[in-house]
Amino acid sequence: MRRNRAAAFPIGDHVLRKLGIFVHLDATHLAELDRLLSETMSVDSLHDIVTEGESCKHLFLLTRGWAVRYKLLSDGRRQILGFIIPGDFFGLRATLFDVADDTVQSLTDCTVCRIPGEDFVAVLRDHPRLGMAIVWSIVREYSVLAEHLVSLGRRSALERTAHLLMELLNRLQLVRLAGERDFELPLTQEILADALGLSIVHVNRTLRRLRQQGLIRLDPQSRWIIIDRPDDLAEIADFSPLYLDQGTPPADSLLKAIRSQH
Amino acid sequence: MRRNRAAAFPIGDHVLRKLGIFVHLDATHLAELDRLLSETMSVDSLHDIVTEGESCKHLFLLTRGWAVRYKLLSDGRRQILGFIIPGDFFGLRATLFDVADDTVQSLTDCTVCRIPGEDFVAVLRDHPRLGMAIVWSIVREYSVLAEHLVSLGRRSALERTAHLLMELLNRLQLVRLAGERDFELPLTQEILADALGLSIVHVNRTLRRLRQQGLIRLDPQSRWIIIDRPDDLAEIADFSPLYLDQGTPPADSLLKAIRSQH
DNA sequence: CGCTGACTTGAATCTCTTCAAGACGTGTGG
DNA sequence: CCACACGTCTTGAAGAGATTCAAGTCAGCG
Repeated sequence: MRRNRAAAFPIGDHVLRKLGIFVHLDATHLAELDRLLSETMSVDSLHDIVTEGESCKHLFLLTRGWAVRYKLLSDGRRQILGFIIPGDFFGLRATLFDVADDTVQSLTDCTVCRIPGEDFVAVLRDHPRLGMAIVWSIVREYSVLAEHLVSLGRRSALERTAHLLMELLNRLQLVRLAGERDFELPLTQEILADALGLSIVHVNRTLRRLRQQGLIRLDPQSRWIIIDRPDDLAEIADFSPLYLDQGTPPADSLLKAIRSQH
Repeated sequence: MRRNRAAAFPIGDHVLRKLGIFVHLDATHLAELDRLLSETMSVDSLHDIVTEGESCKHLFLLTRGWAVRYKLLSDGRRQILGFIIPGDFFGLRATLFDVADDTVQSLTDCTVCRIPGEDFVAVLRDHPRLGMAIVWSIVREYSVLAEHLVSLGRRSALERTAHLLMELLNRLQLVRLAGERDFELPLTQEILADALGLSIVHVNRTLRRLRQQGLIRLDPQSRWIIIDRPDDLAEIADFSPLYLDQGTPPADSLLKAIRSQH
């Protein structure tokens, strides 16, 4: 891990765009965010950033690259809980409890901002709107996890795979890392298998079915995916983007109550 | 739903016991908790308390009975996300976003306390220790969900079933609703199937295997379960109670930072 | 040029589901 | 009080879906 003090504003438009959906952020908030995110780090691929069972006193924001959150069984089986993409925070629960209950690993070269836990609490106190925007971003993760659980419990391999691809398309579009129907997908079939609760072989066959039905095109070399018929893919997956909450503002009454703390 | 103002303190020892693990609660906190939980409701079984897609401005605390949190696919398949037992809060995300993303349904006759969202925010402001105890209780739910996801993705039917039974044993023991190795389990095999991502028939066969191996005894009439060999059951399930965080205090530094808001 | 990691495919096997039918206990109306 | 319906549990048999094992392809890289 290489660390460096950032001279320029360390994050791209995408994070601002994402937080801005939740509440309007003014110049004061931007300045505060700038200060909060001043410590950036580069992380090589396949590095553990947070390790299950270890202490962690920082909240992180991923600004470049992909990471996964996963848990291991004692015999080595792995289940990926979710993918972390630019604009996503991680490490809050670990910070609250002083111990992580899952491992976060980089899949590609990444850039992350590290926010000391105390600083985050201070932001919640001094800039409640900004703090709430960050909390919103984190709480949404729960919904993604719940939908993932539904996939593993009640969707077939085909439906499940289709659902994951639609989820990623939607989440990546929010931070402008996906076009109308294509994006970079830096995942091996092994990683997909660990996320989907399937064997590698079956992921391979499932992707082939999606390909043969003309729903998607994949280039394993460039790691690029084109979703030719997103509507059909969504129908197979029983996918509805509502759970991603990508446009929902918080309850007015709550915002007011929070603001009055100030 | 029948509503009534509670004359006496509405909650049993179990909730206090659970919150008290997190931080020491003094007389002021207890009085405040008493005020906060003054509105209790009785709910018949099989009632929706929170409905997916509908607005909800209240945080709830279950004090008696069992409930489930679930999601439906459009063709009627159901996945249960988790079980709610006495001492568990629910409805926070719905309150934050003003819309629920899953349904909470009572499985038995229940008693719940309803906390207006604004009151909860006020508690966070005026009694941060108590507020944090409640937040801790809610955040823990994320870990339970994650472990459930691991079960569905990477554990066999036998392992998964064993894991759920061990989880319930541990959680119920915390609120004194389970003995050393037995508790009331008011769940049909259909409900277990929807939680475990299995068919009813296979749940039946799986429970039979656990019974035949002398690991558990079940009485379908009285809805009582005896776990004869919890250690062996835990080994089959690769169960470690750590993720339930039933004894972990919060990070000191954070508590201090939170207290300084006051 | 041969190694490595990732992708691909076939065949055998196993897990879990589906369909179908029967048993048991409980509650209900004739 | 009995007959009947209903919900739940139970079991067998057939079949679909996913895994495992094994082998082979392909691109990138030292």
